[in-house]
Amino acid sequence: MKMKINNMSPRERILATAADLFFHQGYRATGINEVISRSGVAKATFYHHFPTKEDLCLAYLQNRNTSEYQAITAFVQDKKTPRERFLAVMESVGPWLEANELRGCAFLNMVAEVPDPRNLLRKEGLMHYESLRRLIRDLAQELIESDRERYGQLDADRLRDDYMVTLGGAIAMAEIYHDLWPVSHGVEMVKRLIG
Amino acid sequence: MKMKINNMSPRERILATAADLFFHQGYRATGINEVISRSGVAKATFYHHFPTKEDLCLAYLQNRNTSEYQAITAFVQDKKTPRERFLAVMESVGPWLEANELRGCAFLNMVAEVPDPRNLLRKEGLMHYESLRRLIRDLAQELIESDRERYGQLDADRLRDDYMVTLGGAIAMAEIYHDLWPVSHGVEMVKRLIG
DNA sequence: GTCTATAGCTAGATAGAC
DNA sequence: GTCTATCTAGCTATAGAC
Repeated sequence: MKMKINNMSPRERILATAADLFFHQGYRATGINEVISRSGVAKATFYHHFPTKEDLCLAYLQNRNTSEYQAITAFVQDKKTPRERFLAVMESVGPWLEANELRGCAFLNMVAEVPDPRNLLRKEGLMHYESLRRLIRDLAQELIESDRERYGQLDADRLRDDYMVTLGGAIAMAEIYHDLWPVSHGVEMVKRLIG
Repeated sequence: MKMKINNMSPRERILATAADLFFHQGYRATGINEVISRSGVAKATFYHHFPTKEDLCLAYLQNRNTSEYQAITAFVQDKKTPRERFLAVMESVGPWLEANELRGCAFLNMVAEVPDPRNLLRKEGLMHYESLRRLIRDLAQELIESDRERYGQLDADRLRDDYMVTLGGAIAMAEIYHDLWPVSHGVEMVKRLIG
């Protein structure tokens, strides 16, 4: 998405630029100097806001975590029935990947670049998927309670973890294949999970 | 795994060192100079064998593609029944990830570092998953034909793609969580796929 | 906040002598 | 094949004047 670099504060310009470059080029492939020159701030201004590259990256991931979660919950809450809401998470993946030029998941990509599990950048990815996992668990619970006759035999925890593996696989395979077939297939799989 | 750097040819030493560093640190995080010093070859020797860093990485990925495919087919063919062989691919993931310190899949990690879909390094990852996909399709077909009464209603193509999404999700989520729960869950999912 | 200048290091890659 | 020396470019980060 194109940003209006004008009338943004220096900090916002830096973050918008970094978000674009880190996501599309990768974290290590992106130099601080490129972020600085493209965001149109002075070097000292940059280091005033973000003492290290990792600080900048962490802020980027936190922003993305918030915005993606808000987008997905908004998408879900637009649906009318518990069943539609349950399916909505998986159904949001295709349009979301297309909007990102099939670059995949920012958090999965970051984890691939940061091997150390104790690293803060990785923890942001963990939090991202944990919040999705909680959301899916809630939607599963809502679905089951909405129609005991139809969904009473389902288990919310199992459904949640089935969903997470399917969701992660659809995203990861779409990145490998640079194609949406795994996502379409993932939607079918999630539908079959609830009959 | 620890390598015996002795009595290996310079080219082999370079490749063994690069495989270790690229996999555990990442491609961009690893410098040519580190590969050179740790493999104990002269700089000119290195560039004699691998004109660019990308050439070295491609050779690493090709080696890995071959060795991983051989390992998994050996694991599969050790099993006695079509059903065990079908499940074996997914069941091999846990031990394999543990042996790799839960660093995940080299090809998924590489794709995360190389955004351009036309890049040769990415294509090696695509070939890796395509060969797995063919293997799984064959095992699904063998399973169905082995017991028409029990598995006759299953579709080999659908089963294959269900399997691929489940497999990819188990690996990707295990990397995010740095934990094997998604893999154990993936095994259960694959078992449920065939009843 | 801005600007320039630059430190100190490492990157990938080459050259020349042996 | 080995050795050292070196190139250019880029990196993260800092300093000092305004």
